[in-house]
Amino acid sequence: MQLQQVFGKTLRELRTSVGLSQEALALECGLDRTYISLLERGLRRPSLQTVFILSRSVKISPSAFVSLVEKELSEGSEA
Amino acid sequence: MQLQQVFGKTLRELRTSVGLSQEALALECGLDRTYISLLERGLRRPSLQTVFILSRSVKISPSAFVSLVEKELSEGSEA
DNA sequence: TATGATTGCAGACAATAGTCCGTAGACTGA
DNA sequence: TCAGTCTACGGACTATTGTCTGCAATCATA
Repeated sequence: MQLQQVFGKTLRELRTSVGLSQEALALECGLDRTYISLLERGLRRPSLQTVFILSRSVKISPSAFVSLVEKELSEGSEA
Repeated sequence: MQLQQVFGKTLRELRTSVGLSQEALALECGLDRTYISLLERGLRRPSLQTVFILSRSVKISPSAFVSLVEKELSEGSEA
């Protein structure tokens, strides 16, 4: 699994856990709704800036967000 | 201080601490030499992908890298 | 059936990440 | 003084992020 796919999956989990729709999240962080959709489907790689912005809205620190992605990546790559 | 500036400063510290020149780092992670320079001077905002790639070469986990940036950002914004 | 809320998706687009070329200045050691 | 290393910096360029608009599909509920 690629980085952007893991990121997307993680973002979706965080977003739903905080009870926001894609559109609500987009509004909160000033991003486009369709872009959130692209991110969650693993079709875009966010900038670090975007990760920081998204983190605020899903109530997690950027480093914790990245840590989740990191773990999922290493788990997925296990033999 | 903006995110990209803090990121650049942190990257420079990590790079020098691991004893690499900008060019050596660039070679190691398959990025352009001038781009490393741009990043360190806070003139570019890396993608998350790029942060992951850089992290490997400076011997730190991506989340730890981001955590450093995060701390420096919050310290700088203290009243 | 209809209506609203949510998401997928496509295409065109503006903005910026990242590359590649070259030059110049500062510094160190032979 | 000279050569080598390192970094700043410029311009032109390609690749990708992120925006905007609109339409279709699904699901829940009235």
